[in-house]
Amino acid sequence: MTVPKLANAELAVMERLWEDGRLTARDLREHLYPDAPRPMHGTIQRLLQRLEDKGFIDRDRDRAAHLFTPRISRAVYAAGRLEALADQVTGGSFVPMITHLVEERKLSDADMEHLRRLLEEK
Amino acid sequence: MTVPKLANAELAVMERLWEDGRLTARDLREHLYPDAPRPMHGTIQRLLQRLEDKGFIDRDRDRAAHLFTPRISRAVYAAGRLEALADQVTGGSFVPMITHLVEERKLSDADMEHLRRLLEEK
DNA sequence: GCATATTACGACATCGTGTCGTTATAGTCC
DNA sequence: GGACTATAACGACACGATGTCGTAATATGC
Repeated sequence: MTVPKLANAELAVMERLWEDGRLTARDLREHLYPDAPRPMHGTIQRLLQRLEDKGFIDRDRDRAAHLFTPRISRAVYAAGRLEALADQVTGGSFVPMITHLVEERKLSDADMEHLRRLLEEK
Repeated sequence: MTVPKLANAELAVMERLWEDGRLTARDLREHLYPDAPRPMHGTIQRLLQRLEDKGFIDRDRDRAAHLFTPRISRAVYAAGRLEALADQVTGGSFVPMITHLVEERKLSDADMEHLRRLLEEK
C-alpha cells in the first residue's frame, strides 16, 4: 500500500497541519483538545510519532519543541486512498465508481464542468 | 455512513457473490477455503450473518441450505466508499483527487476517453 | 428416529488505535 | 551548577472490530 490509511485521531492531526502548514506539538494540542480534562501531552506525541513512522510528516528537531510539517498533501492522500480503493474493489480501475457517481448525479454541475475541462486539456 | 466498510474476509465473500450471483454457504466455503485444515463452517456463517446485518446480502431461507445473493453491487459499494472518502478528506468533493490522478497520469488512455464520453453525454 | 448437514450464536485471540504514565532530555532562571 | 519547567520518547493498557472456533439448535434424508 503506497499511502497508508490514517486513523481518525491521526487524520485530525493532519487536518490541522494541512491547514496551518507548520505547528508544534503544543499548537496541535491546543487546537485539537482545547479543554481536555487531562494534559494530552503523551497522546499528541504518540500520534506525531506514528505519523512520522508512516511518512506523513516531517519533524524539524532544531529546537527543543519540534516543528511538524505535512510531507503528504491532502490531495495526494485522497488520491492515494482512492487508488487503494480501486485496487481493492474494481481491479484498479476508476471508471466503474465514477460512472456510478455520474449516473446517480452525485457530482455537482460545477464538478462536472471542472472535470470536463480537466479531461479536455490532457 | 451510507455504505459501511467491508473487512477483508467480508470482502472476499462479496467477491464470490459478485462473481457468481447466488451461492450457498457451502459453495462459499469450498471457494474461499479450498483446503483448510479445519471445517470453517462457523466462520462462513458468521461472516454471512454480519454481511446480512450490514445489509450487503439477501438470504433466501426457503431451503435448508440458505441461498445468498448480493444486495449491493460492486459499483455501488465502490462509489459509496469513494463518497465516504471524499466526505472524510476533501469536504465531499471528488475534484481534488481526480485532478491529482489525471496529473499524475494514473488513468489509462482508455479510462480517460471513457470518462470524457461519459461527461459529454450527461 | 437416527445420522448428517446446516444454522445460530456465544466466546476468544488478535490487531489497530487512542490514551495514559513514566522516564529521559533540553532549555531557563537564579 | 542546581532547581524548575517544558518537551520528547516510549512502554503499557483499554477498547472495538474482526476472524476464528466450539457448541447447541434446527432441519433433511433415509
